[in-house]
Amino acid sequence: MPAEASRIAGEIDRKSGTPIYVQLREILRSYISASCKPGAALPSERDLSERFGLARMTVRQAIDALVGEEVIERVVGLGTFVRKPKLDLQVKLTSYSEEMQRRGMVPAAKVLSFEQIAASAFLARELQLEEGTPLVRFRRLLLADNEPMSVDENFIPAHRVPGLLDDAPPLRYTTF
Amino acid sequence: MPAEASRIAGEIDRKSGTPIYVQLREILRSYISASCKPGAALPSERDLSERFGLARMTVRQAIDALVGEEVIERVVGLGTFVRKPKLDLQVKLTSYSEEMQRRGMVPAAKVLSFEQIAASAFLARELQLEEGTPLVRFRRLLLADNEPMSVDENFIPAHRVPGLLDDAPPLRYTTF
DNA sequence: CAGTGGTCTAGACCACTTG
DNA sequence: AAGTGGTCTAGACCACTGA
Repeated sequence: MPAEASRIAGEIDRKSGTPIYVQLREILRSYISASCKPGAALPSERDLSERFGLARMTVRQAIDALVGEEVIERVVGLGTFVRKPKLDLQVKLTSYSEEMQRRGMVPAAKVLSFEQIAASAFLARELQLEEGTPLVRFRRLLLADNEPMSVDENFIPAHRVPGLLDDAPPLRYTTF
Repeated sequence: MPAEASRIAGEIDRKSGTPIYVQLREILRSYISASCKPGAALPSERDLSERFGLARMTVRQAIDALVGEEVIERVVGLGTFVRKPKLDLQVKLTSYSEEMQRRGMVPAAKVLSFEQIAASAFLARELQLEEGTPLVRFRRLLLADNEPMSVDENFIPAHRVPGLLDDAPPLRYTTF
């Protein structure tokens, strides 16, 4: 059962200069973090339109933003729901470099190496492959505003990226 | 000077079942990759509305998607412009796992390890640090639809992520 | 000044889900 | 059948940019 729109605190100030959908977005964000658990249903878009006196398209614009942030998700025919926050310390760091790149702060990523290797025992186990299976390894230096940010190493089963290194160089085992 | 909307090939099929904004998005994508250089201006939203016989909000929905993909960008008062593509083969692969995650295809990323180490000579050189500088290293197994996708290893100078591993464990040197 | 993207409205029809 | 999100329309006013 969806939440009652009337239970959401906050009002829209049409003279504030702040776009209405931004105001509503923050009202919803507060409501979610204060009163919602993962899986909880938000009021329907039409209920929110009525509650705040807005066009549904404007409500959708606010919701769009939160969906983009992966705070909530929409399910057709059902409603809009609060997602599980993935705010573990490690996961937070995990997305650090990705965030930087997504925000356009890393126009540069220097490729340090790019080659085909054979899966070590460790990698084979984790990737559920046979030891020695060809992997593509590439290392990158990620830059944020021209400053070295992190070094990134990535192993992908070669069969997932066909046609890329078909001039197969001799396999070497990795130390990892 | 903005491009002439009339020079854009393609038509909207209102019976196809495919959302109009998706059709227009792909028409624009083709036009951009075939006929545009970075910095080139797209026709204005109003011109596109007229050219394809659509409401401006619908045109904006198509453009929104391409802006979200960082293919184009909007500048208030000026227009919409083609961005520099970052589409090198390696970079293309580089963004593979990131793409998967962004598209929501990787709700799971298992953290294999997470620890503090000392920068090896190689890492110190690339990150412009002194050898032995504390780094945070974490390894992740990325899953796409529950299938192992790739193994990712990341090195970040510890000073960039303060307060995370302050109970500093003894430094060990990495093999890499 | 005319043109641009940014925002907003008040409707509409659709496919989809659940009772 | 009733409710949901998904899509679409045809307008509107705003702040901003350039000439």
